[in-house]
Amino acid sequence: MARKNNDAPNKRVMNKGAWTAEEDRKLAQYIEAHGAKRWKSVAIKAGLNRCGKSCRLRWLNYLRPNIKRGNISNDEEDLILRLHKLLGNRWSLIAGRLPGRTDNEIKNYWNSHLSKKIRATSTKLESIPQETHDTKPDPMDTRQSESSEVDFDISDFFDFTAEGCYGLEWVNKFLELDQSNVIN
DNA sequence: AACGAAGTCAACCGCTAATTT
DNA sequence: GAAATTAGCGGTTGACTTCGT
Repeated sequence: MARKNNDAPNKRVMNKGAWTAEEDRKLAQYIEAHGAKRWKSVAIKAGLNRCGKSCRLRWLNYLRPNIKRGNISNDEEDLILRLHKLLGNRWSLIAGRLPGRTDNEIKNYWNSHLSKKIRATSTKLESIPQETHDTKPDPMDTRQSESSEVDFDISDFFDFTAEGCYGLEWVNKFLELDQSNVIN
């Protein structure tokens, strides 16, 4: 995993690549004591020879409390598919609806698992006569929605700034809408 | 057992938006 | 209001792992 460090020789050389347990510990301890803001100074004050960006990413994707790792459930997968249909590649928004999941994890999961699934499904659909999938679109078929194709402003419809929007209320709202579209 | 191909995922990069000075 | 700094996002890379031959 370690990447080559090819910074200019007279520049301060920052660590790159995989994080060590020691670096993780330093970062976690510092953030616990001082909070997660001003990543550049976090990096310096925590005694990490890393750029702020790298620290932020490590914290958000790995060290943050309540992170769920691996084993994406069927429910979560279904939700990702539906949200992607609605939002397109807006991974952070999708991740925001899946407590404990990170945008990076969802993006990776999409690219390595779901995109293939979808391709397989759409290949299957191509062999089916047109009118069958005109009337009842398969939720897995995102050919028409690689990027979101809804004809309204999503943020007008859903309040993404609201606290506690991890709840299922807005999801249900969307899923109801999705269902009624299928029926019509 | 050895090797190459394909899959996975942590981390980096480049860019834009938001915030601060 | 302008410039500088910081935060956050999505795309991409590349080391490691797994699988097939």
